Formats: sequence, C-alpha cells, structure tokens
Amino acid sequence: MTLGFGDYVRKRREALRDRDGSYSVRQVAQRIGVEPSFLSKVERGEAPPPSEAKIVALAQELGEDADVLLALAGKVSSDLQAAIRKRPELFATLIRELKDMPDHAVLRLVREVRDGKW
Amino acid sequence: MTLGFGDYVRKRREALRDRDGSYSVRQVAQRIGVEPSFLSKVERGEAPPPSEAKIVALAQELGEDADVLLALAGKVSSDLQAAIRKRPELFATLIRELKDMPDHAVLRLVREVRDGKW
DNA sequence: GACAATGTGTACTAAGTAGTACACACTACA
DNA sequence: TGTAGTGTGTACTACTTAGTACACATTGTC
Repeated sequence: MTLGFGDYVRKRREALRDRDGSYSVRQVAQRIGVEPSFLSKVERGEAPPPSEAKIVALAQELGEDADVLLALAGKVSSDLQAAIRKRPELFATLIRELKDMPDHAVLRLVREVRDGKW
Repeated sequence: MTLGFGDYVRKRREALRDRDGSYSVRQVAQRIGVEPSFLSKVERGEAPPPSEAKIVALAQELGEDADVLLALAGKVSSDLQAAIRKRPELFATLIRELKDMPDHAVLRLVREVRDGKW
C-alpha cells in the first residue's frame, strides 16, 4: 500500500535534513507557520493533515508538487474546485469520461490541448 | 448577480409545487431526509447548504443536475474529487489548461473524447 | 557541565458543519 | 369550528477542523 500523508512528508523531510540541518521539525514548522508539536503529530499521523495553505507551503518547502501532496491529504486544490464550479456540467462530464482511461491517453489529451492542435 | 443556492432551490421547488402540492417544504424535506425547519432555513440562506448526500437527493427530487446544485452550494462532487486525487498531476494540468478556454472549445473536447476520435 | 537544539506528550480551544426537536401562528376546508 | 397541513422561530447538540501553548526528556557541543 502507498504511504500516507504523514509518512510521505517525514520521509521527504528527513532526506533533506541529511544534507541540510535546517530541515528539522522545528525549523520547517516555523517556516510553514505551525507549531513544531503539530507538525510532529501530523508526520506521525496522530493529527490529520493541515489546511490547504499549510500543505502548499510545505510542498514548496520540500520541493514537491503541491497537487500531489494535497491528494495524499485527501484534498483537491481550491483553484481546481473553483474552475469546476464555474462550469459544473462540462467539467463533470469530462472528468467522468476520463477517469477510467489509461494515463497515456489522458496525457496525450493534455498535450494536444496545450499544443492547440485540435 | 446569480441566485444563491437557497434562492435557486426555493424558486425551483415553488415552481413544482404550483403543479403538484406534494412539493411543500415539509414533504420535500421528509423525502430528502431532513427536518422541515432546516430546509426552510437553507432555502432562505439562514443555514448553509446541507451535505453532499442531501444535495444530491434534493437535485433528484427537483429534477436538477446534481453537479450544478453542488456548484451553487460551493462544493464539488466527491467522485470527481476522487478521480482527481488518483492522478493529481495529470488532472491538475488539464483543468488549469482548460479553465480559461471558452465553453465551446471545452465542449468540443468532451465530444471528441466521447466519440473516441482522437 | 552549561547551553542550545531536537522531537514529542498533554491539555486546551475557537470556529465551522450538519443538523434535530419542538413550538408557534396562519390558512384551507369539510 | 375543529383539524390537517403550511412555513418558520428558538434552542440546542455532537462532531470535525485546525490548530496553540507549554512542559518534558534527550542529544549534541564548547
């Protein structure tokens, strides 16, 4: 099974700390704006993942993709949600259509949209 | 400005009630599984919109699109969120790419995906 | 051996979510 | 004129979210 949010963060933070002592629980906590004890609990799964804003700051801090970290926390970025809410029928249909398709198919679509060749 | 969730529901329910007396606050509330006073407050914006499950039931009851009603309530269906969380990078990229494109462009894409001609 | 920094345990809290329970006043109608 | 149904006001509650504040024992270092 895949790592939970806490395990993932801890692993990543410890890897960085091995090269750079400033990645202690305390210092990272301070940089993202929470109490050290709270970050500690989050990493050990004793507290649920923090708010979206803190997760985004944490992703930045750890050099990770914010959407991936949010996903591990069971969340979806609020800007994506806002985009869906603006055109619910369109996006709901599209996402349900794509959700069972293989990665490569979705990826090809993303690229085609980006290259504007459709 | 657009109608809020409550106003929208009230308008729709009252339109139905004009043809069919069984669309009273009390009876609709009972069918979707909440107290009448709660539905009344929701319709008047005195209480925040109910949970996703109740909104879906309400959409069914009113013959409305559940995703649209959820959007008016500031929510996104949990099955869509789950699909995004499974492949966060892919879907985040796609949605951000599409969010500023005109409806007709997104619609064409939806149709192309459905028709499998890509 | 003092001092700093580390990770963690305990206790607490303010705000939001998602409602229930019941009483009240009004209208329709038989 | 009673009684059935309507919408709404008031009071309350259990659960979750998103943390803070502070004390504690351990480890490193000068």
